[in-house]
This record gives sequence, structure tokens and C-alpha cells, in this order.
Amino acid sequence: MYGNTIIEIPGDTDFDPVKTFECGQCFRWNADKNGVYTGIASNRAAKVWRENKSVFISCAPGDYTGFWRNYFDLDRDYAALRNQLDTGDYLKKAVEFGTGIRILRQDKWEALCSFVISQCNNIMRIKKIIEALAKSFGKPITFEGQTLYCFPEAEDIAVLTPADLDQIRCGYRSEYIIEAARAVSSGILDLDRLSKTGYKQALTELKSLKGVGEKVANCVILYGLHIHEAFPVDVWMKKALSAHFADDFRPESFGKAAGLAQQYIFYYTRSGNL
DNA sequence: AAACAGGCCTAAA
DNA sequence: TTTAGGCCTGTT
Repeated sequence: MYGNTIIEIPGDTDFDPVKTFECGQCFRWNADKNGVYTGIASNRAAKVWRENKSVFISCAPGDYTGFWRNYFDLDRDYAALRNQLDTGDYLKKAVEFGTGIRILRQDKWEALCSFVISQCNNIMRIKKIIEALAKSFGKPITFEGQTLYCFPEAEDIAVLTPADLDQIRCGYRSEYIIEAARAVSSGILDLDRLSKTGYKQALTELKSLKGVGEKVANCVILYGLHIHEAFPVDVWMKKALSAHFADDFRPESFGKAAGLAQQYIFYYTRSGNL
């Protein structure tokens, strides 16, 4: 089946593809020399780009309303969320800088696996490892003339041994990946259920996995379970928080805008604005 | 060459 | 409850 449809999302400053893909929340969107992003999620591929004031999405017929609209979180009112964050000069600047970021509604297992891989790694290597994982164990699909590889299912990883993962060069994370895959595929860890049990419960259960600590768990909760109270704190966030927030700052004070606030602050800091 | 990269685990106070 | 060292690997 070929002949993709192109969807135009007009005049929406709340969706900036570059910021959304480059703010560190995802690893499988890559731009070509024209700034057109190709990505793959939940066994579907798409191209996304900005042209004048619009964002365009090229995808299989039906996939926009059936999938990408939700993936890009297009039904959430980001302006309303930002209104909860106009406190303090620093945060205002970060918010202004990051406006256009959308928190992607990523696949739960993919988020878990990806952020286990992310620990103590730089983004380039994270991407390389994930691509190798997909190429080695994921299903190939053809999209607009190129072959892309789906993220492997938990079931496909659960049957492997650490030695099988040597080829993807993920180092000591291999046993973490396999344990997580087994927990998910066996049903011991039910990510769909966790997305409904609330932040605290999700945090506790995710952290029970070997190789999943506070930071990785919060990434999984935000990007995979779509619970916006999550507030991942990595080394960059620690720097930003200690430089610009009171010692007794608590992310809960941001409520359901906490996850987005974190993303604005992280992106602002990583872009050289500590 | 040595240090570091979007942490986490374990052991030890 | 907090802290130090070690961990795979690739890059600078």
C-alpha cells in the first residue's frame, strides 16, 4: 500500500517540530539536509516538517487521525499549561525559549527500554544503540522508498541473553534491558495499568526494576505513561535547579505542568542558557 | 591520555 | 540517609 497522505496543521506556534524532536525526549527522529524529519513509532513511520507557518505530516492514510494526532499530543492545550508557569523571570525565559515543544506520547515499552539505555550515555550513542537494537531485532518496514526498523517488542527481547546484545554495544545495560523486557512481556510489570494508577505507584513499580532509578523512572512516566506530574532530574536539571530555584523547591508545585516545565528548563539549559 | 557522557547498583558509614 | 567507587563503550 503506497500513496501517503499529507496533513497540514496550520498556523500553530505550539508545535515546533525541531524543538519537539531535539529537546531530548526521543531518539528516533532524524532530520535530512532540508530539515525534514523522518521517524518511526509504534510500527508506523512519518515525515514531519515546518513550512511557512504550518507543520506538515506525511503518513499512511488514516494514520494521522488514527495515531499521529495522539502521538504528538495535539489535543492538549499547551498555552493553558504555560499559564501555570509564568512565575519568575528565569522560568519565563525558559518557557518562551521552549514554546513549541510538545511532550510526545511515546510507546510505553520503548520509553522504558530507551531510557534504560540512556543512563550515563550521550545522545549520539543512545541513538546509535537504539538503531542497532531495532535493526537487529525489530521488524523492517518500507516507507517512502527507505527501509526503517520498528522498535522490537518486549517479547522479542525477553528471549535473548546478554551475549545476544553484544552486537548493539550497550555495555552493562544489556542485563537491565533483558530484565525489563521479561518483566513487561510476562505481565509482572503492566505498563498499561501503571499509566492509570498514578504517579507514585508507577514510580515505585518502575524503580523495582534493576537499572531503573529515580531519573529513568521519571522519564518513562512522563514520555511513556503520559503522566505529566513526572519531573525527571538529570545532571543538567540539577545545575539549572541549583542555579535558579530555591533549595526547598518542589516540582509538585507545578502540578500537571511539571513535566512540561522540566522540558522547557532542560531544553533551555542544554541549549547553553544555564 | 584521561575524563566524561541525560545513572544506577552495591557496600560502607 | 548519604557517599564513594565501579561499570561498558565511544568520543574528545
